[in-house]
Amino acid sequence: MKKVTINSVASYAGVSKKTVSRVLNNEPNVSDATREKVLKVFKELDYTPNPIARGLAQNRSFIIGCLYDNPSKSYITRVQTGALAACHELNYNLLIHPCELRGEELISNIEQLIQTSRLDGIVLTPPFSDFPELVSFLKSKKIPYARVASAVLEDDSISVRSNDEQGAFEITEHLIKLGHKEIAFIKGHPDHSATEQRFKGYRRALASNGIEFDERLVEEGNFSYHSGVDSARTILDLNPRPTAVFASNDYMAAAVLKLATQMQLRVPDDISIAGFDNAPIARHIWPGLTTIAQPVEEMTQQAVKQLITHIGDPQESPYQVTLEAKLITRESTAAIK
Amino acid sequence: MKKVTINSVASYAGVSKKTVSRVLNNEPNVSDATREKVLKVFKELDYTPNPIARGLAQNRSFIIGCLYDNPSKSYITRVQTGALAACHELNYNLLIHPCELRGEELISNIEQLIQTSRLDGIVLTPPFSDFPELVSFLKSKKIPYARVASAVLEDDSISVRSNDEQGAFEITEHLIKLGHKEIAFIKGHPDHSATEQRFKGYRRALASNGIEFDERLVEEGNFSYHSGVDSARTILDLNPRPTAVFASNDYMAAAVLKLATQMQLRVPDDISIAGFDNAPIARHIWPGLTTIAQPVEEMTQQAVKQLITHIGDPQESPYQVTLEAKLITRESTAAIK
DNA sequence: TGATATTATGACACCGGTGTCAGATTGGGA
DNA sequence: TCCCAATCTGACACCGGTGTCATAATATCA
Repeated sequence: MKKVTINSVASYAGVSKKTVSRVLNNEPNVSDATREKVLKVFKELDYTPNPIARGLAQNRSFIIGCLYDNPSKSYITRVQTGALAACHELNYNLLIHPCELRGEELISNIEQLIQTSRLDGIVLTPPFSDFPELVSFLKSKKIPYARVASAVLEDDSISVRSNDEQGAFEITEHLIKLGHKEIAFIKGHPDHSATEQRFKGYRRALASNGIEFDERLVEEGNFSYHSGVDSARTILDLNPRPTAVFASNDYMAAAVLKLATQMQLRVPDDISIAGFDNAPIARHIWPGLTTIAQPVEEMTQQAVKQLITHIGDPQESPYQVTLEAKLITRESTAAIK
Repeated sequence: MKKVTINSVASYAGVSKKTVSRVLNNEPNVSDATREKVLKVFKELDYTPNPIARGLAQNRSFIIGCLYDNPSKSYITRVQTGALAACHELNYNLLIHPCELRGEELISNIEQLIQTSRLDGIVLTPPFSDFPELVSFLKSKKIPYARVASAVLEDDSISVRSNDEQGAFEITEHLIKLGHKEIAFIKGHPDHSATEQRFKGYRRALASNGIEFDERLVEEGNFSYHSGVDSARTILDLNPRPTAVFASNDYMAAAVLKLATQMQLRVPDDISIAGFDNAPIARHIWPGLTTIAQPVEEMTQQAVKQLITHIGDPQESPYQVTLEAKLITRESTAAIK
């Protein structure tokens, strides 16, 4: 199996390699006859251009970096799926880079990543999407970036999100419509902007239904299953016990469910439980969790597509979209008895 | 911020770029004085060699591809974690490539991946690790590869595994020691070699404890939660009902637990349940699942390290390791009453 | 038909490294 | 002190593409 390079194609087709390059890149100023001749040789020789050589010549790597620091494996894989779909479509590669938001030297870690791997752009997923130090660092270094699920929509950056506040509003209202008035809330990790958004939605639903907000019903979690257990312990020991619990994600909701079950409480008869994210666990436990589904793959795919487009054509103005989140009702919530 | 290339370093240090290259690659035949002088300039100019240029010159990409087709997100992220650790250490990049084993044109899909991304090597994770068509294709194309968690140890390939058969043996014996004699078994996906291994371990434990194997207690699953539900339905309806169920992975075990709970069975009082893999769900449900923990990150890391070493020095003989799996007992199994 | 505008094509340098090989320098032994 | 081997070093081509620019071919118009 001999190597097929642009030179072999050129000599085989009887044209210069520059012309071959033109055909490769769909450049104008190639006659139809020549173009077809070259395309035929591509097929005959089964030619695939070498992205490394191309990268060297154009000073690009065709690699997008994807940053995440997220306890949810399913969220991560969904992000990856969306990012890969976009990369695949546009002939880019994806470099995944898990790292810690609060780890030491985050910025220099990222800087080194960019230096050594020569990334063409970066996708920021929560909690990085709204981390000001990182965003302004990328901006100052003029590294193209896109933000997934960020709360703040800046004017000048690519950002694709779904409406966390609205989702939280809807699920809270769902509980209220079922007759619940004492609805406990477990917050997420303070570094994630979604935490604040979901809390806002919860409060707005209470307010718009004339239910007074009760601070004692709010617990601080951090999105981890473990933090859910701690919060659940406090909430379930309250007297009177709330009739419903809305946890900011499904892992914490699963923890509430576990503890409730251990305490011989029947869900949803004795207490309703709602989560957020529609993680696999939401349907792997019994009863299944009522939750909010976000289009994570779709968000990431759009963000990466925009990012790559922007890299290829920087004056293209960045765009910002908000996608819909959707209420999914399962067995863990029911009308109050 | 000006670009720092090997040329800038060379002229700044007053040597030829070839000498700089020698220092970069730790080649011999550079005097200590020269070497230090160049190293100092590296620091001063904050020079990072361009992997793309290096790749072009050496006809390498410094990219390892990681193939997977696995329903378990946690398994995937663990694989990625291990692979990334190895890549990071050896200055390689990781290209993740989810794809379907039984998808159409798998081979040509992989071939295209290798062609277009110029992978230097491939890590195969289950179920690819033991997929003969793919392995022999890679061998014929002389693409270096390493296999993670494969059942078959060929002589001439890198392979790191853990002992599935032994793990299944131990967990079955654990149930037997608790007094169980009717132990149902749910098989995994037939494409995964682990499926056969775990079944073997189950049967060996029965045999070595003088318990007759009963075919009616065996159900065909496919590692998915959903298949677990189906298998559980059949098993739990058996009369007499088995006193324990050993599912080939934790998702299926969780499904058994869910159905048992729905049927008002108490776990472990009425029935014991065991899983395999120690997936997060094993401790996210109540009662927590007794299961087998495998060193997935460690396996993958070792495999990738070996692979990269082999790429750099092909006559280095490939090595094969089997790591230990470990029994983890939680609340889902108990002595028979 | 000739002059000019437009399109098509190729020669050549270049991207930032590495491989080859020749020549310069150093060191050790006679 | 001289010679030869061992050690250093650099010139130059090359990896496989792309950018620039000059020139060749063709089209347009008067």
